[in-house]
Amino acid sequence: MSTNEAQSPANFIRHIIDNDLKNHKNNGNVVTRFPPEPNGYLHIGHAKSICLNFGIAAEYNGACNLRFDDTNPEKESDEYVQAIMRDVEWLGFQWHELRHASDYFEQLYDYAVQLIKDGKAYVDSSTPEQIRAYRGTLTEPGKASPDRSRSIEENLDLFTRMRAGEFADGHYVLRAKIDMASPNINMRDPTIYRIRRVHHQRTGDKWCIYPMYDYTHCLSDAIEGITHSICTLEFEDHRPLYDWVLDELETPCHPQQIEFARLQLEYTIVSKRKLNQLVTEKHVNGWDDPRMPTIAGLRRAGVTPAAIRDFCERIGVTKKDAWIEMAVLENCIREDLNENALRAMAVLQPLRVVIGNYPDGQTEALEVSNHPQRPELGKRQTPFSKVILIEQDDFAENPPPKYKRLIQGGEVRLRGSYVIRCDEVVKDAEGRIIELRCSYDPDTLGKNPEGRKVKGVIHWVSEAHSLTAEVRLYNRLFRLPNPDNEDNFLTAINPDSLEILNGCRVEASLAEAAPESRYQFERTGYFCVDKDSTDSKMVFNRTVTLRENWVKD
RNA sequence: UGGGUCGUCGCCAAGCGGUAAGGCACGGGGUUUUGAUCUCCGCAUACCAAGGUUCGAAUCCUUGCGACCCAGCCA
Repeated sequence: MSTNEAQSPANFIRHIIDNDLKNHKNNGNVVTRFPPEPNGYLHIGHAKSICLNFGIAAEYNGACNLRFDDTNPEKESDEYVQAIMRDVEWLGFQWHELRHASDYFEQLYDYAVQLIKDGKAYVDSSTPEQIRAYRGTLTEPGKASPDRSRSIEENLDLFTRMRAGEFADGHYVLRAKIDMASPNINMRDPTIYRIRRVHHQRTGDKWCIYPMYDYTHCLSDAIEGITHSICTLEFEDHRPLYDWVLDELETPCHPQQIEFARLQLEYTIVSKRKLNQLVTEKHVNGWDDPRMPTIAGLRRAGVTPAAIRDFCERIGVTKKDAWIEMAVLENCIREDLNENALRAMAVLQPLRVVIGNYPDGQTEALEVSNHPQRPELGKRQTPFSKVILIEQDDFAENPPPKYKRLIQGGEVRLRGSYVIRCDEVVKDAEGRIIELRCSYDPDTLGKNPEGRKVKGVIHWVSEAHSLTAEVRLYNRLFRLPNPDNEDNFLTAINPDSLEILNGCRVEASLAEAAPESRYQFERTGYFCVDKDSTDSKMVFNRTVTLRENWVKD
């Protein structure tokens, strides 16, 4: 990880930990965990949690485990497990230990038996509908299930037989016996085990009963010696249950659950269910589509791990519902890429320029800097010849006010090269501009012309020396800041989220660029070599455009 | 109309009784062979509201108002 990242800013969780340390709580240890369920790919919201948990562990000389919360085999798979590990590592973090909630199934079962023996849990034969009906409502207390008074002996027998597979799926559940009248619905005898004959990606068919999240999570934390169990706000109401389980059982320790507000980023969604829908219904091209807010998508788009970490640091950690503007993320991406991406020239929509007074057949190897602010990054040779290609946008027949690029009869600087003047515009039968006839000033290489100012600088490539490329211009996936506000979030999809440009021409030095290499195409944005790139056709993804501070008309 | 939580600049966010940090965004100046970068300057007499305590309140108290979460055998 980069060493020059500034110390993380203060937040309420650090205050809690500082205070715990001051009071010698947990013997001065700080142990956290990042506990994803392997039912989808990690997204930018997870990145916030990852940076928080791993960041705190690192800062306090503690440890952070990666623990898969794999208690619902119906939705989980090894593909997700692998993807999650890959993404966490790519983000730049190393877990202390790799754990799975399923590692604890046997212990969890024993704890459940203990709860039953203590009269704190019972086997219920109610149907889901009955359980719901008996649960009461937000304003009315619930009622006891007829099975609530079942004897300990019978509960023990039934639970043993649940595990042994004697009953059909859903026939019984194990419930914690807490308080059906609690104002907190989570305390109204929550289900802690259900019967499900589903193959588990790790334990196979060993189990036909699976523990529920609330029961599993706190015990897993305790087993691992977690000191600070950091989760998102929606689990705040579950904390009394978290504490109840640990108070009722003899566990190695009693971790402290701390809740923070999950990330809400404008123009994106971070619901795994909806992300999954985008993939399966093919609104995007897979979990790693560059428009996806997944770690894999951001990576494929060309975003760096450092930019994501920086972003997570800048947005802060609080308990307040906050909406982060996309500009914050984009700023982090640009800041990193501006500093570290090599510069190159690429013409996305080529316009042919013939330089009449340049010698036929001549080629000059012009030396240009790989990074104007960082000479240590070296220089490269860029071939210049009689026929070059410039951006169609960089010539205007009827220029708007303050236009700084090429116009008829006007001059412009070719970046790293000569100043040219446009002498003639060539059009086809339909009146479309197909070529420009220009002349160059041989005395302007590396110096300004005398007696006149050339206001614009444009990029270019030599027609004969450039490579053909496909460039994928990605824009935000949604046209609305909060797609979740819509009845159907799919209606908020931006129809112009991807524009594929073929026939783009990039400078020859890019030929060896490997997938995931990032460049700034000067004056157009940051781009990344896509994994679809081949020797015969390179493919680039636009990560983000350059800022445009000037007022466009 | 039950319970939990939150409310400091357009968006984030420090602040923890001693007189409003910082970032993003925005506006303006300078440098520049990227209209990029860089750089300089500006940007809350004000902290949801109203009372109160205090020499002093964003910070403490009271009462309101507003927002978010919870009734899966999901996590």
